[in-house]
Amino acid sequence: MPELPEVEIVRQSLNRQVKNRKIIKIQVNNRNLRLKVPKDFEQIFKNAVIEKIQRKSKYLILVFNNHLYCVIHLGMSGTLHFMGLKKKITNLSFYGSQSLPKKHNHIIFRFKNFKLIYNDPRRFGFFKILNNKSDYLRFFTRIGPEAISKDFNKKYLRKILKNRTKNIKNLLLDQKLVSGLGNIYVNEILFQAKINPFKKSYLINLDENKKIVKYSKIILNKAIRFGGSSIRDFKGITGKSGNFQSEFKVYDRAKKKCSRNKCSGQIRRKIISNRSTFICSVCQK
DNA sequence: CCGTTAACCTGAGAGC
DNA sequence: TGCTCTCAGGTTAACG
Repeated sequence: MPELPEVEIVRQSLNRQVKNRKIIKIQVNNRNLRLKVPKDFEQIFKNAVIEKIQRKSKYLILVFNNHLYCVIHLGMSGTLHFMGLKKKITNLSFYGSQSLPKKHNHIIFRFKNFKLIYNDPRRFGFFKILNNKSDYLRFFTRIGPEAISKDFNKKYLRKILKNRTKNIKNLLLDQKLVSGLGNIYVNEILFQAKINPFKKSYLINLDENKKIVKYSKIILNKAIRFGGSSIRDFKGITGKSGNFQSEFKVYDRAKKKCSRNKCSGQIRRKIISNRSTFICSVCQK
């Protein structure tokens, strides 16, 4: 489901709801997520207090008072839901006044006055425990600089594009090189930068290089301001939908007219590495 | 080292 | 109503 902006919206919601709260009990209904939920997961976090909630690219990190970290990745379909213990607090739930999904509620965190529930139909998400700061740092060495950070700049991008033969779209999706981008936002960034997603990385010129950096930041930050993108059923943890989907210029716009002023092109859907790729062949060269 | 592909899963929606 | 097919905000092991 989520790319950097959606994960950031979830982080903000968690920060409002569970910061400085104690987990009273954990119930694991299904350990078979992308990584197996450890047998002692329930015991380790019982009575632990969540000191803060961080985000790094698409990962959420719960920082606990017992110096442990819990890294959460939502995969494609992972969602977190609030649920009051009594029905009168159901307005805190993910679906507003409605009830939780019936299936795939894999992990339930019980707090004093509410529950936090992890739902994930496809089970591509995971929960990973990191025991100390050094494990934490080691875990994130696999992740490149965040696309919205200062470390992702012209000079850095130039360096990673040079001598690489793979296409620019796959390169930007490679989390080891630059992190936080996913299929939607890469499509949007390359459209704004007027670059064909099939273009070989080493052929990206200096002007295009600059535009990729510029639009990465503009688009991600705007998406955060809009509350993320709500395609299908993504909502923030308190039930509000994001609105950035109405700002899409190419993603999911196959056969529609190019949204760029004065461009007569039509958006086409093509496949790159098994993923939908949307291109205006007139303005993306 | 690099780049590509298949695989991991379930559910929604389209077409017949 | 139901079958079959395609597709989905991600990642990574395995292969050449």
